Amino acid sequence: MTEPTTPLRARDRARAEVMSELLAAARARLESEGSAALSLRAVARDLGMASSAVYRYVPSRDALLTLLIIEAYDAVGEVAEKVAADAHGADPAQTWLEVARAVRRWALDQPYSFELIYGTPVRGYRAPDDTVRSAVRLWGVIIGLLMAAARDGVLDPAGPDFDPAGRMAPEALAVAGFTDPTTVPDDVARIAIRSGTLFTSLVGAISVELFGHLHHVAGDYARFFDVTIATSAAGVGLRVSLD
Amino acid sequence: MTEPTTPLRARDRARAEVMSELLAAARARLESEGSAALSLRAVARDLGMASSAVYRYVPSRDALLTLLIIEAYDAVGEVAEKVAADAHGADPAQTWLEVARAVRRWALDQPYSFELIYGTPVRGYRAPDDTVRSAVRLWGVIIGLLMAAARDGVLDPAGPDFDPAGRMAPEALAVAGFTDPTTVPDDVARIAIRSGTLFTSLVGAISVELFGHLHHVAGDYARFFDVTIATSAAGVGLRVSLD
DNA sequence: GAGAAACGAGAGCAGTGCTCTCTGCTGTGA
DNA sequence: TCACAGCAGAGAGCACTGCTCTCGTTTCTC
Repeated sequence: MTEPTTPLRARDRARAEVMSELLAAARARLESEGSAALSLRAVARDLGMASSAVYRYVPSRDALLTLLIIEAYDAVGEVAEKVAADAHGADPAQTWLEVARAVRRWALDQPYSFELIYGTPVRGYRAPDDTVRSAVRLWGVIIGLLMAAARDGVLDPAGPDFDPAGRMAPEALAVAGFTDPTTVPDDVARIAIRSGTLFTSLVGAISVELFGHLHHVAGDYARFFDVTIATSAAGVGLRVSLD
Repeated sequence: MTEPTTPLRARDRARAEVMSELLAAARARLESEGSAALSLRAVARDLGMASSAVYRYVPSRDALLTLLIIEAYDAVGEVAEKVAADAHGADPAQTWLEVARAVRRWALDQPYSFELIYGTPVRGYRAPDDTVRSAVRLWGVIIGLLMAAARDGVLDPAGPDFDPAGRMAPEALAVAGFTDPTTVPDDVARIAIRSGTLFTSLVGAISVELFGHLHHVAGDYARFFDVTIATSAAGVGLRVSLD
């Protein structure tokens, strides 16, 4: 009803609507068949339009995939953030286990979305800045938990660290709230390093399970996952107890 | 010169030769452009033959990829086995670091081969038994190192383990030399579990780096890798010292 | 040497990403 | 109010893909 300088005219509304239908159809095809089989023409057919018309909305197939990538990053980020937020005040170590479990559950529920972001990168895809902002949300949760653990005195200060501040990218420190690398206290920088290890073990554990590398090795995947998470957590000084 | 019951006639020799040229061409295209861009027709062109003729040697594109997958598994396995063998008697923990570094180097040198085996699985690919035998070689090295560590008394027996024997797949135990699951001593089964964590952290650390997830986070990738490996090793009771 | 088996080439089918052109429709400024 | 610019969509077409089928030719086997 309000009329701003750039109002939403009928055409713009129609365009936005088609765009969201397009994304929904693409998402559906992604979830059911995987990114490799996601064809722009098939999505166009689902929408009942000519394939050439899709190019009015999306410059290329890779661009469409990029949109789905951002969606996926936001989805995992949201899952992790929600679990962390719901655990108000609980032991950060146990919260980390819950976060990790939730991310694993998300990945098992939509394996193709997980693959899209943490599997083999899409050919010709170069992360645009929009992606980075969404991609980094999971990191943010991990860093937050480690900082809480340090604050609570639950984080074992010893561990295989190394001169950290100088080797962390400014973006990573910015996630933790430090815009000027030189002002970062040593313990915070150490936390950033440890967050990398936790992130790696999380992504690694899910990848290895999802991509079939445990097929002839582990029996109980969920338990194996828990043990892996607990082990890497112990490595960075977080004591996670299982059952 | 010897003439077995099934001698290598001229045709068979030609066939074997074409087959190896085919594989070589496919490998070259894989290394330069990645598996997604590997086209059977392009390989056929490289060999100067009609695309349809390639189907006399390989039933499908996926089958060709499967052959490359086996090659890649054997390549990493060989790298790991060589490093482990060359470290005769050295501290198993340090040897593990060397093995991990060598695998990382291999992955950075031929990223597309690494992707092929540890990235998103090829669509429509279901691991045939030939693959399993090659895929499990890296696991074998890890288990060997852990057993050596246990023998030398270097392996911290404590750690986040769980009732192991019942939950390990028979194939995994077979790698460690135990064909009958019921005869597996508890400590060996524990080792198998820990090998999973080491394997996961190795694959995870390389994936995360290779697939660009450290791009805005870590500065010194090699150092980050070492720290991750050392951390997860510490988690399973192996003390790795860096420099 | 005759018949069978294997080999290679070519045409062809269905599918893909993407471009170009043409036709309507919509929103805008005179 | 009306002509004009810009946009959405459709269709044809190009170059590419995996894969199949057919048709000669070569090679091995009996």
